[in-house]
Amino acid sequence: MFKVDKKQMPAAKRLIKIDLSSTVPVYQQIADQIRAMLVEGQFKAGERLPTVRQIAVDLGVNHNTVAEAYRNLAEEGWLSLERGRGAVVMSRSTPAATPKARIAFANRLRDLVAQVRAAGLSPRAIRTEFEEVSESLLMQKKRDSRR
Amino acid sequence: MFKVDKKQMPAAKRLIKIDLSSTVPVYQQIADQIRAMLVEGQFKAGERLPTVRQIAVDLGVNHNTVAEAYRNLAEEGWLSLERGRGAVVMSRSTPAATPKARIAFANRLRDLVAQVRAAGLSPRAIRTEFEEVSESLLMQKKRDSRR
DNA sequence: CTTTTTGTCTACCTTGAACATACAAAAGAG
DNA sequence: CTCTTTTGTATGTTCAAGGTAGACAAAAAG
Repeated sequence: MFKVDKKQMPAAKRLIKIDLSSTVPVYQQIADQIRAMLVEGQFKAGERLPTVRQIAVDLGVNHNTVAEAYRNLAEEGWLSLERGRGAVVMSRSTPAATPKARIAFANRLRDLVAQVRAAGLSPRAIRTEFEEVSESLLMQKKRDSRR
Repeated sequence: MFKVDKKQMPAAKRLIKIDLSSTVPVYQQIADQIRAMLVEGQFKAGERLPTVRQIAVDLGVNHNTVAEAYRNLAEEGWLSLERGRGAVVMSRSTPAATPKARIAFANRLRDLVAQVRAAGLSPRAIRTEFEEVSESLLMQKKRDSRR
């Protein structure tokens, strides 16, 4: 996302990118990537996200598609939506993980690795990426506990 | 997969599991998981995979759905398909990775982590899983170089 | 009070996933 | 060699769901 709009977006964090040729629906791609930013703590509670129409124009999709992504995130408790006001980031406590969630994660991780291995990525490169993500996980932990 | 069929399947490796409620199409779920096994070297070149109809019955889907997965894997060079004969595993050299592939991997990895974080998985649990996958990557490397 | 902003709702269209069924080629039985 | 079985392929159909357009409603802005 997001055109840099002087008063609304202090620093354009990670850009949203969509792949129209993917089988993953666009609204879900959008939701996934915004969720990633939220989990990483790139937005403060109370902050306003860009409007559905702004993002829609940026990505070249219909505003309803973005609205669907927002609605999903709202259902998950990340956002508060009200017409006329926009999308506000909520403070959300993560629930306890179920054992199934962990197994599902393991499987999806293995599939992902298999796919990129098949695309030619070396084990070395994959491990490097793991380490970087692990790093950022540690950073988050620190920042969280400082609150 | 795969019912244990005495002469065809020496050891039923990893089972295929599909999630009908997922937005990811079933044929792709199947392809992803078989590809994972192929990348991990769980099948030897020349070995025959179960028939489309066997897997279809096991999973409770139409055989054409499995055939679509097989066709995808064949296009990627993993399998050789011929009617009457079945699906034979080919020896496939992985291509060189493009820079884009690595970036795409980084993004997808972050999305995945964000999703499971949101589902309550702790950073600790995530890192543990990373380490396990890293381990298995090392094992593969060893085995590959022994050839 | 009027206009603008912003999310929501309804209706529609299109795509493609999944399926049922018939077909064709290779292998196997005799 | 012929018939049957096995196995992937091709064709046509159905239906859910993603995406869109456009109207609507509530809050804010002026």
